[in-house]
Amino acid sequence: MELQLQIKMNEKLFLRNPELSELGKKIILHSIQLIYKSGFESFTFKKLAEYIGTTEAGIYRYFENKHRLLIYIAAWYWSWLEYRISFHTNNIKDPLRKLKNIIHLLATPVEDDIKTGHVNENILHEIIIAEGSKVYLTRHVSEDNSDQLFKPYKDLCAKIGQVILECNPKYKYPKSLASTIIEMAHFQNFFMHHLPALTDFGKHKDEKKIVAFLEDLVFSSIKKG
Amino acid sequence: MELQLQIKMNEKLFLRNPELSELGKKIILHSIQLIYKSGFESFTFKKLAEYIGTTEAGIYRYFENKHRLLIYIAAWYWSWLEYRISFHTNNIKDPLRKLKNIIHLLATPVEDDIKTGHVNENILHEIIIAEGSKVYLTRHVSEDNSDQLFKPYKDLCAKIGQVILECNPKYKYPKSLASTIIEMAHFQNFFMHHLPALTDFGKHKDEKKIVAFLEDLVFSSIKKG
DNA sequence: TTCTAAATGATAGTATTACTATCTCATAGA
DNA sequence: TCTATGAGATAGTAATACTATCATTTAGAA
Repeated sequence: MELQLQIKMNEKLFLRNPELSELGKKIILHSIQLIYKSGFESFTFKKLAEYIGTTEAGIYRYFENKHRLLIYIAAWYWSWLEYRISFHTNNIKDPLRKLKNIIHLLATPVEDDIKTGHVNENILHEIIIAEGSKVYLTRHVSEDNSDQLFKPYKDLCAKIGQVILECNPKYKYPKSLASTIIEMAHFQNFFMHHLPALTDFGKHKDEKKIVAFLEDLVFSSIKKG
Repeated sequence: MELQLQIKMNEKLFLRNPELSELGKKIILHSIQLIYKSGFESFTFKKLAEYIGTTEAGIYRYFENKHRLLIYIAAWYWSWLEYRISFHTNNIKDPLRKLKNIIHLLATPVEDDIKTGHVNENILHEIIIAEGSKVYLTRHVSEDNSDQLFKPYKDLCAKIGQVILECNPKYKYPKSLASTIIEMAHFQNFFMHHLPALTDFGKHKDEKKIVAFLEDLVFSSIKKG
């Protein structure tokens, strides 16, 4: 049995759907690689075009600009994460167990469990850690939000918030706690690797410590009393 | 009695010290205003030069590039925050009380208490909320870190971590919790205003709710037991 | 088989950005 | 009066972020 996960993306994310053509799939695959290698700031459509052997104009047929492409990549990541969470918490009764699994999925490197073809999920995870917040920290957040570009993030947050409420229906900040877990899973990872003084994980570079920190944070917060 | 706070900045942050000349002070004051108005992405030295009636080359005498200027601004903000925290927690014995004050200082708009001359602290706070993480989310974090450009942030984090340890000497993640408070004070504010679905603060736009959330988060985490 | 539309390639051009270089001028202090 | 410093003026360059146009391939419909 060979299964492939296909994620349906919001039409406003692109000018032409990159999933439906060869060049489109190349753009996604290789933009992720290039951003991973040199960072989003130094990433240009010209470099990408040279990298995959096409022209700048060719890329512009798919994406308005590089920021839209980043939003696309992030939206894909969030959708994929939500799917993985559904998959890995399915049939689990205990909401605390569910939440543990979620924290684990957010904070540890991807064990490439669910195949998605033209995307390297491990590299993608690294990109989102380093570039993820740039997706919405812009002057046009609100327009982008109206265009539903962040829906996958909001859905993910809502889903985690739901599980938090299952753990403790009286907890007052399920969504804020959910967004805190998501952001901190990424930020503490970034800090651990690049600004270790901002963490207690030292030079160990061990993601399990981040999981332990987040579990402590979350479970003491939602504990009843 | 007229007092003015002067913050000593790391020499590597600039090419020429902007505090020591008229143009320099104008650059700081007006760059903050311009970034506030249109965001860091659309901010250029050319626009800044026109805005303050000088030339592009003039600005480049003070700062290597606009990112260095942003780091300068952020470093100033972090130093200033640490000073305010010292000021407002001074002579308080109860560490829990101290921590409450710190959360309040981080998460609510500035009551312009300590004058600093050529900087508008309220606008500065807004900028850091929206642009703060761009300061270190780059490919050159590590070099910048070696140049001690983030020392004010690390000092701030260490100071808050200290207070956390005073509250509970056995708490295992004082620095990670400190960086979490700092980042979330900013992010939850940004989310509240621009992506409210990621928070539980709805359309109220009331910073006190962020304070309540952070207090709940922090105090349940460091509670002994 | 022919026709057509969609995808891609090839080339060119523009405005803006991100700088660097150089020369002049004012002025404050020694 | 000399001189260093700050700052204005001007010029120029490489890269970035696009837009426009035209030609070619190819797969499916008529």
